[in-house]
Amino acid sequence: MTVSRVVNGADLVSARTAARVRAVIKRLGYEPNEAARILKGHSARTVGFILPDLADPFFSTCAHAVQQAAAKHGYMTLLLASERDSDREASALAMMNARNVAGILIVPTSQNSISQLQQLQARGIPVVMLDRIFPGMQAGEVMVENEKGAQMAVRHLLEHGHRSILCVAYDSQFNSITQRMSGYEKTMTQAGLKPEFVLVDDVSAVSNKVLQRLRAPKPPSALFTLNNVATIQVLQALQQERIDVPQDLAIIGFDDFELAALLAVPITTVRQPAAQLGQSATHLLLDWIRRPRGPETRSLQAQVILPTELIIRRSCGCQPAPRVEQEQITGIAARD
Amino acid sequence: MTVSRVVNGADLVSARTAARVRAVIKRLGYEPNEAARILKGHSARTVGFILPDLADPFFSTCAHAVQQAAAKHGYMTLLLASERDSDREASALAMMNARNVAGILIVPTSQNSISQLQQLQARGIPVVMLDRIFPGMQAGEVMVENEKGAQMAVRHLLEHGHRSILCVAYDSQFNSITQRMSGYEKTMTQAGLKPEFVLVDDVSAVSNKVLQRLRAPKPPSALFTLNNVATIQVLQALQQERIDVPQDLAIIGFDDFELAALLAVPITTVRQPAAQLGQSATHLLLDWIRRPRGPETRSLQAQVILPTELIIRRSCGCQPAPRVEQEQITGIAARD
DNA sequence: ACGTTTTTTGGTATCGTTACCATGGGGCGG
DNA sequence: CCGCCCCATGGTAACGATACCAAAAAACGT
Repeated sequence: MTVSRVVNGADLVSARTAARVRAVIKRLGYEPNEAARILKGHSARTVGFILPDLADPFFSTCAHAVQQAAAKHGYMTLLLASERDSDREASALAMMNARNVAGILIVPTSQNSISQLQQLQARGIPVVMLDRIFPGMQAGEVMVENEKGAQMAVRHLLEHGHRSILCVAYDSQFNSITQRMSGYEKTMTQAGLKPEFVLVDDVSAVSNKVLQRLRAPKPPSALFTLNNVATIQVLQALQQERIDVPQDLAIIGFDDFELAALLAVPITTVRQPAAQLGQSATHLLLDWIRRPRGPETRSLQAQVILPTELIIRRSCGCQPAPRVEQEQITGIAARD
Repeated sequence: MTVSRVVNGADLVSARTAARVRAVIKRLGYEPNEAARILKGHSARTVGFILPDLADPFFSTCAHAVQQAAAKHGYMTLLLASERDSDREASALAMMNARNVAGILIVPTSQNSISQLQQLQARGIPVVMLDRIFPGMQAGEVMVENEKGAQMAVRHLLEHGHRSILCVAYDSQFNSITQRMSGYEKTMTQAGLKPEFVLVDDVSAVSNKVLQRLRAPKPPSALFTLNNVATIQVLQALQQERIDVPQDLAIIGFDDFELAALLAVPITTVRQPAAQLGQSATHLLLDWIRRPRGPETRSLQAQVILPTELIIRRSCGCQPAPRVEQEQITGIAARD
């Protein structure tokens, strides 16, 4: 009992005893058993993070930020990838449930998870959704300014004189993507132009569909790709077809990626603050966890929207500004 | 008790009772409490994975593979980044210890962790080291053919007629790097040439040191960079200095990265099988976990060495072969 | 039908931590 | 110097799953 008191903030223990206990703890290398602690009714000092894909730099950057932010408050992160699969997402949630996580961060993949998430919420486990949200779920939300970002990109292309801009998306069922689509559509319509989409759900179809469209009559003079998967797919196809960027075809991509500046044609992109996204979401979640259960829970800040930024390089047709030329790339593994 | 039996394989339960129990389980949405299970003495069906950096594509690909392999056998993965920091690594190990993980996979960062790892091993928790190993630790090891990979790279440069090749490394304290260095050194010496190194421990110093050397008398005609951090740092510096690759300077990098083929100059690299590394390590660990404790544990396969591959693109001075030109890039997020 | 074996089922204690309560010792005022 | 109160400390029970054992039920042979 006394040991327990010492371990979790020695308030009612004499300084002498506390010191003695601490010495023994050190000598024996004692580490409190998390399982017993959880069993006793407390939730684990662990937050769960479910994301679609660990290999995607956008998500892995988020994960990185989540882990750092959580660690700073003494929490571990239980990281699970759903692999964009509904069943895997379900089992990830079940596992986190069984492990009594204190809260859940999720970049959702499937609508099917809503009921599971709501069950968890009902048991007092807070949920924060990142990057994408499911309408109808009462949960924390951290998003980026998708619509505004798309607007910036399209406006930039319009300023370059482009009149037919094709919009390309992979994974178009998510609201993050539909927001970007809407930003594109509105801006085009406002300019009196006709929006045109290429939407696919299978990665491998992106480049074929785009090339098909380019060979058809009245090909577009510019492309706006809505995520980096699409951007990279398209770039590769264009390189193979020896279509010159930006002379023959201008491109702006949504979601910046490291190395975008070092490519054969440095790519102009809408940058999303991935790290900040993870950080904000974690803080939101931890706030929620710490808050005592109560009806005033509603009053908590439940939605965060982060700004996007247009990073102008060359694929849009701009001449490189000196600033851009010297852009700092810190190296893939060198964020520390 | 009967419920417990039904949940973990109903062997001694009558079919009728088992069915009845299962029905109730389903109706109540019962999920066995992992904490209690662990507390009772069983280890969690969870493996820990400690890596230096989640944002590095090499490691995140490993993590991806580890998670998939572990999930296939019903294990969760507790992922923690040490951020190349000794203290963080120590606390990561402590946390995993407290959470009774069934086994630990680690890309070690600090020698200080040896004692902690040995404590865990003494308690019957198997440890597998990936990519780097600490000599003197009796643990599973999964490595790649660093020396042979370096040899291939250097030989290739020699075949192109290069006689002064500079070797550049970041993070040179690890045996994976020293093996590459040794492969470079041996091959150079065998060819009757003098090896020359630029070694730094701080990322930001890489490009400066290399540029310094290039401006000095008798500059090298080729670079061999020992990891992708170094490769990308150097490429950026060369671009700024308008040094032409491969005319003015040839480059081969160790550790391939997605987009290497799409860069201004497609980079020739030694590819490491990152996914296979994670997979092999996980299988090794799970084999060990499943094995009943006993003296014949020694007989287990304890070391795996995976082959590397030279991916020839253009930065070495080769003309692009047709095959290379059509190299498939499946997209950053499209590994599923 | 009865005793015996075999199968199925439930009771009890335990893991390590902590909430709650009880005890003991020390300090203080009367 | 005695009694009271308060603070420090330790005892006990409980969280939920399960190993072990006991009991009950079923199956079997004679």
